[in-house]
Amino acid sequence: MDIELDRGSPVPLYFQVARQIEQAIERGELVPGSRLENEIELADRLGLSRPTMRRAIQELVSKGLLVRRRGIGTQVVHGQVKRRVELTSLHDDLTRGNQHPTTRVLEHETRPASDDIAVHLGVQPGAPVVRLVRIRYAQDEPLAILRNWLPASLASFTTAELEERGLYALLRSTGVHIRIASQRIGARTASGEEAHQLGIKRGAAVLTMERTAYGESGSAVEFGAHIYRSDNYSFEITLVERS
Amino acid sequence: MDIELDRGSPVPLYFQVARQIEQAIERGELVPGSRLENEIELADRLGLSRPTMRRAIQELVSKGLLVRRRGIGTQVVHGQVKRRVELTSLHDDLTRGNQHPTTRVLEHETRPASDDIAVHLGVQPGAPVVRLVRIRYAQDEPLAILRNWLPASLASFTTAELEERGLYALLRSTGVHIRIASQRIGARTASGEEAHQLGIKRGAAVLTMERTAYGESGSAVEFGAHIYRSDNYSFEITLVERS
DNA sequence: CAGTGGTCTAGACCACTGA
DNA sequence: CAGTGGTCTAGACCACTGG
Repeated sequence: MDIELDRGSPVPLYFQVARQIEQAIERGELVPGSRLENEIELADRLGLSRPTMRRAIQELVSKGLLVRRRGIGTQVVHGQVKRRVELTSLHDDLTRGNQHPTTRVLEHETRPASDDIAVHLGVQPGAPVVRLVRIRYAQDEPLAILRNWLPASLASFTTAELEERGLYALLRSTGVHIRIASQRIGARTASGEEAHQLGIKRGAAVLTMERTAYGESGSAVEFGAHIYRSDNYSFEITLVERS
Repeated sequence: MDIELDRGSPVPLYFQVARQIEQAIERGELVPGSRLENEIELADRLGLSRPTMRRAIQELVSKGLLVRRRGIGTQVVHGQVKRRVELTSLHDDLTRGNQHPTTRVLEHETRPASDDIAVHLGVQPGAPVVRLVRIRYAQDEPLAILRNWLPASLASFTTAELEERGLYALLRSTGVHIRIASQRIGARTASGEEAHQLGIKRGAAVLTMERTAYGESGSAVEFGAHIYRSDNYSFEITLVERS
């Protein structure tokens, strides 16, 4: 395995190393179960300090690609490399998967926060919030009903923009960056209206997801209560033991 | 905020610090939005090096409790502290929540691996695997149907032990430690038999979860295909932006 | 025993933020 | 500008694993 470093690049060294080891795994150069060189050798060979090399490896351990054991070494995990659910929006995910997402905006209006929404967003009840209801399509098939609430001060976009781009992308372009999200995933049967909007039968099972997203200062940016068709959507998650 | 360190303890210093900051947040001494001292001061005050102090803070950032910004500082995240879904078993979760889990074992037998299961476990088709079917109750209410497959060499427990303890606890006590798990969460409607076993109506929505768990050497330890009642179970997840 | 990763130190320089 | 976190170095000692 050869790794090339660009010390002039703004990309941190540990990240360059992690990325290239990850690619070696993806390309099959590092096969599942095989052992990496020990971190001291690797660090020496690349002209890095040991802490920097450790950090690169740690990146991949916490992604679930590598496993380390004291006294043994570092090994590549068996099993196909599944990508962890990152903190991304549905729109981004679909775009990346060439699913051609489109959006229809059903509601887009400012109203006073109900008690429930105020709690989720950490604002005063009655404070102005923007309520959005959208239907998201993938390859012209309805996939999800998206209901969102945001503090009105953050929702400086037009309905037309919402039809074009994802909510998170719009927030990013106005300087709002989402750092943490806490979600709850459940299931229930679809109501008649929901079934109609999603193009499924009344009583079909749907996935539900409630999410509160927090921005750079740790305050709530968005609360969402979404419904997904269960016949063409599921959530994938990778859990790694916190060492 | 005062933090006490025990340098004689086998518990790492960064962990002692992280735990005590976390407790200060839980107790409300550090309120949401408030800023921590900068890491250099904290390190000096506690007699630690800066990297060690950074690591303690980083623990809490990746748990979603703190947010850091260059040039600004470190702040406590708004919103109630929700515990992240850790890599634990359902049995452990229920025990921790005083839900008094009990288990009924419906099947417990060794058979050759089907092609499908062989792929999930990374073993040869036809290799001996143990198949388990259990119903998990919480406070005497059925909660989930648990179907699991394990390489036969790892399943050295009795049916009676399975009725008493969770699968992960049994594996731990035989020296098998789970490090990584990859799950997929979906929904569908319950079949007649499933509905009967779970005490719900036929056609009710259920949550489905498929999971492959990997052990210390990175090889598959267990594959599970579980069904949860959606009226009393949901999955909670906290996502943190990978910096 | 030799080899591995886990923890910790004491510094250094840089990039970004806000006043 | 001063203050913050982000990255990186060059060591040190320890704990655990296997033969």
